[in-house]
Amino acid sequence: MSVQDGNTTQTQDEGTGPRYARIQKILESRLRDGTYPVGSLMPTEIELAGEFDTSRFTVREALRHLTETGFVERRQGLGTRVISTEPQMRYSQTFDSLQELFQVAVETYYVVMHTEEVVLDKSLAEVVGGKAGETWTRVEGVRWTEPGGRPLAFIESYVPARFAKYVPEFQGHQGAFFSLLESHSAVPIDECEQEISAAPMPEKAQRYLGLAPGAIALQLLRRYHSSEGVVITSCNWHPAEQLSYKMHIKRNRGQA
Amino acid sequence: MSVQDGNTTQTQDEGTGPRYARIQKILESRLRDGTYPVGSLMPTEIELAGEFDTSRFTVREALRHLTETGFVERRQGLGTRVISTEPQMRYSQTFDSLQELFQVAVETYYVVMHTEEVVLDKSLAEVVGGKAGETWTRVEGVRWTEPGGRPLAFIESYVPARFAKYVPEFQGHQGAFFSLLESHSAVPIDECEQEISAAPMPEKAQRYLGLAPGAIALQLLRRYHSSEGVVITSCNWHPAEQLSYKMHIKRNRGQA
DNA sequence: CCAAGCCATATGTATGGACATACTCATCCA
DNA sequence: TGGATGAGTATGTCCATACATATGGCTTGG
Repeated sequence: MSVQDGNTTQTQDEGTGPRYARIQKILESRLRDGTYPVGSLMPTEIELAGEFDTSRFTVREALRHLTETGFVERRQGLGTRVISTEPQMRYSQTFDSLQELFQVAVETYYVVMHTEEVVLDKSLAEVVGGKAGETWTRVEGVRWTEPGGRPLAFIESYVPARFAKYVPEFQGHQGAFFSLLESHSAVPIDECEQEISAAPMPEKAQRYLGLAPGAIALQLLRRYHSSEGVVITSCNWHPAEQLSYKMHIKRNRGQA
Repeated sequence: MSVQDGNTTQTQDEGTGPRYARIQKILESRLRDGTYPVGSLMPTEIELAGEFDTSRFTVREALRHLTETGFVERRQGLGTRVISTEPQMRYSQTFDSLQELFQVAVETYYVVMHTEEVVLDKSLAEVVGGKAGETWTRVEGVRWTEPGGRPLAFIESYVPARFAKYVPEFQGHQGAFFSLLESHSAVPIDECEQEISAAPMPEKAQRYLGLAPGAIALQLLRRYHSSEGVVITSCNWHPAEQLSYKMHIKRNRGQA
């Protein structure tokens, strides 16, 4: 592929496409085969420009692409450090909002059935993302298509003490609670975990949703995090025949 | 924010950070408020360089970021066309492989219990991603932790005719079928749909997995696509108490 | 021995310039 | 009237240069 002549690697007369792309490919091969080991510093921009007999601009273009694909990180004053022998992003699923991600219909209506304070034991702390001994507010209720419409789900929400004062706003709220609480918070929700499982529908939920005994639920447990900790954890119980969770994943371009 | 003086917008003495970032923010505001309507061409690089009294390089850096965030697309000879008033990527979940996405343990063992050809009716065609009247191969079996270990799931796979000849390789296969079929295909799997739901475990599956009557399943229906169409569709029935599906989503940087 | 300051180094930002390539539109010819 | 060609335009590639800023290591002083 590349012709090593002394310390100069020729790229001008080989292959097609822009020169920076050709240099990028050569460097990527070296990263993959361990010539530049993970954790080490690559040759400097100036050194590479000398090796490839090209301008620093061209080398920087090649390195920028390697940075974007996750092979290296670059620090002013330090150099270009290898962080992986493989590109970091292969498949992705992207969303404009968490509402879209969670396939939440925004025009719904929430009825609070019961509110209480709970002291977390070890196992509940693990579920909600708090610490044992902490006091959280537990809110249970039913989300409806609209006032007087059909019940959609039985929901148990767990709210940490710092947001407890906003719980009265849940009643009648249209849309997702996490965005309600986010609007009261100085920092945005920047991370979320969801866990999907199948389970028998709890008896209380069967009664609230008007289901026959033995009903099955698709359970969606979600923890919403900001940099200040968990904002809210909610456990949604959906009747099995009324909800399925759909995902559509694409492979990234540029990894052909 | 910006001071319009004739046709020159000053950025040198305002705010902090690199100049290209400041220009990017100004341009982003204009995109969001419709100054540059979707579908239209923005001012040229040279025009913007004139307006901001800066070099073409600096303008290009600002435009590159706008391109990466999805506001515009740039074509040589044509210009910079507005494609959205909003950034295109807000939340994402990324994976290095589909195996990671689907939380598939690779050291599992598949036993084929039954294979048959089926002619798709309308409703089955919709499920598997084929066309009514087409003949597909249906393979049912059980995936085990290891030979002689525990059963993990009952799996129904539907394979289009062009891959039917590879079905005999399913028996005893460790790992995912889609990667087996991908290795026989000229083009990669580049897209996948998954649908998660809760349902009663089918009777045959209950028997294969040694479950008591009335068992509940988490059902995972997956369609794998390449540019040449569906590669395989598989329907996995997991005992509810043995599997939950976990997701971890982060908000993109740069959209603070 | 530890902390602070200085210096060398490497990437980040930015300018000005030149040429290549892709794209569209207008004009001309069959 | 339709197709082909050429000219004008705008982004893509690449160069040389200069200065700014971040980083780490070494030296000096307390």
